[in-house]
Amino acid sequence: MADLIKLASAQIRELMLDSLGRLVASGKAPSEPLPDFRVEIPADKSHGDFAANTAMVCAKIFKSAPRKIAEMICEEIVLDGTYFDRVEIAGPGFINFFLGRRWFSEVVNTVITEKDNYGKTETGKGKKVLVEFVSANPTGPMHVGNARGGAIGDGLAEIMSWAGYDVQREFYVNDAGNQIEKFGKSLELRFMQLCSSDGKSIMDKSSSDEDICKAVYSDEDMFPMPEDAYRGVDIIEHALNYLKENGTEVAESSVEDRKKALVDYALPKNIAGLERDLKKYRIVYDNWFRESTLHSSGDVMKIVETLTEKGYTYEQEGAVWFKASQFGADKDFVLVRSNGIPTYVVPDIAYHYNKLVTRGYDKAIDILGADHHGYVPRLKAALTALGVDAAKLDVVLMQMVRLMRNGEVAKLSKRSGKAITLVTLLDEIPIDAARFFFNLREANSHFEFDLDLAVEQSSQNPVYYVQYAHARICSLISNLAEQGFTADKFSIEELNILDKPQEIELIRLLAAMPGEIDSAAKNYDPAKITKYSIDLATHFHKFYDACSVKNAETDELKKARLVLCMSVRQALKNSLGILKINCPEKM
RNA sequence: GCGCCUUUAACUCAGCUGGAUAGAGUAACUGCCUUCUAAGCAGUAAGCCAUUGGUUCGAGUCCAAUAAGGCGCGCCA
Repeated sequence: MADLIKLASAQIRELMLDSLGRLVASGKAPSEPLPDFRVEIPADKSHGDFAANTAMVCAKIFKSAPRKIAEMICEEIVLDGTYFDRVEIAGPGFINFFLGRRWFSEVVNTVITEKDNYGKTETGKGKKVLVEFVSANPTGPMHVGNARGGAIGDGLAEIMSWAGYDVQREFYVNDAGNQIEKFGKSLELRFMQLCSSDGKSIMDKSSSDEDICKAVYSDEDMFPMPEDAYRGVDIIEHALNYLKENGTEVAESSVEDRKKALVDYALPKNIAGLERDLKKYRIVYDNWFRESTLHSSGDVMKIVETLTEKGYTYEQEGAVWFKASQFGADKDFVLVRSNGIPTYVVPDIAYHYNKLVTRGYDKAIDILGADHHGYVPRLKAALTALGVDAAKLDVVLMQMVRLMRNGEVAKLSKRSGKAITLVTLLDEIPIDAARFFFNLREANSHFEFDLDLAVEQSSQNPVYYVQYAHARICSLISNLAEQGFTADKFSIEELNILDKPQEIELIRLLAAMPGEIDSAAKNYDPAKITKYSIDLATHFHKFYDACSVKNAETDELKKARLVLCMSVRQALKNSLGILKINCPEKM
């Protein structure tokens, strides 16, 4: 798990502290506590591989010009035994360091030896993280927002795992509460519609189930549905299937019994459907956590009781309110309605309490749509009131996905039944493209999804660009192998021959992978990895064009370049693997 | 009215905790296949980083105000 960039910059830090120490000891520098300086990678390569701003931040204390301080420091620097072979003072007083050849060879060697583990770090070692994402209502199909959440959540979970965290993926199943009530009501209505004389005549006339559903769905006058009902075709399908399997017997029972029978029939099917569809999207959860378990265990009501015991609730107009404004939220909110039924927030509080306290996760990460942002401070306020460190809950807010068709906005409408679902989306565009595309931008940016472009499998889609780089390397390696040329064994010294700018840049980028993983994990931003893979592909293509492997001037160079190609293939495979995107060997 | 997010090239977006001359991809234009995959590469052109103040050695980056757009603010979830 070596991070050569980290190692090199740690060396610089040490060199700086040593030099400053000697300056202080010899009385050339004041013995005051030194300000913190930074070692960074300059954008312009002529400024060296690393730069330290030590001299600049010391200007005040030294009461001297940064460049003068830099000269004093540089006189004390001893580079022997480090990765560097040159130091330079430049600009306003930067101290620039230039890497020696050995570092580059070690990078390539590290990628090869660490193989499928190259890029992993130990940043999160010993920390348990729970990533909850999608958590779509089991009352209907998943929409495009869920598709984005799925790609981001799954990518993030994988990244956290690569950064050394102990990660679990979880889907919170809302199998209780008001939306299930509405689900039952809608199913019941559709069922009774089918049992009515109009429904029966449609069933007699129609040849297929699809026709029946369409006819019932489109006949708004004959089968009016209340405003708040779920109006998707899938509801009719469930009712129809129930009817076919169980007959009309339940029509004679009470409305409540009918609702229960239909929910018990349809809900497991829906949940299984979610699992199946997400699996197709290459998402497999460690745990499907059911909201209903929080109700049956009494955890939900215990939240209200505990908050009340602590004196954080009050009654108003028959409802129980939580004094959220005392804990940083914008306003108080209702926990228990005047009808005695808790609002949706209470099970959510219980759920997060369960994550952080009962199950003891160090971090709970939720991927939520940005329309939930107002709810986050409330949830955190409740956790704080319960004595839980609310900072352990991090929420990644996703801005809305805007679907574009023919240059116009195609509005999402879950209830109209006309929404583009996750499933239909994946029928239209390759899964590789979807997963890559949804991770192209950070979660917090408004996302414009051009359906026409995504549907058309054109080379404009950057995922092809990256996959193409991988396929090119594979074909190159196998071509050479056919000629009996391989590089299964090599020494680090043999790689020192790589010194073309394109080779150097490529290696620099290989070295950056562990840092990219850490950065993506820290910022909860999987888009950094897609960008990294594009960057890697770009630099490989440049190298490919400028440096022939097959026709290298010498066999030594040919071998070194082949090793470089092998390491790039590995890094590409690892970064696309994090996003669960395939690496074709031929295209 | 209050709160959150966004505003960088014609379009879609990067720019990590402030650092040296602002970066990609599309689209436009010009070149490069008798040589490892041209789904590629090289080059040209394109920007008052929304506006105005402030903080400091130094601001696209931090702070304040303004403008435009998106989203929230329910005894819905």
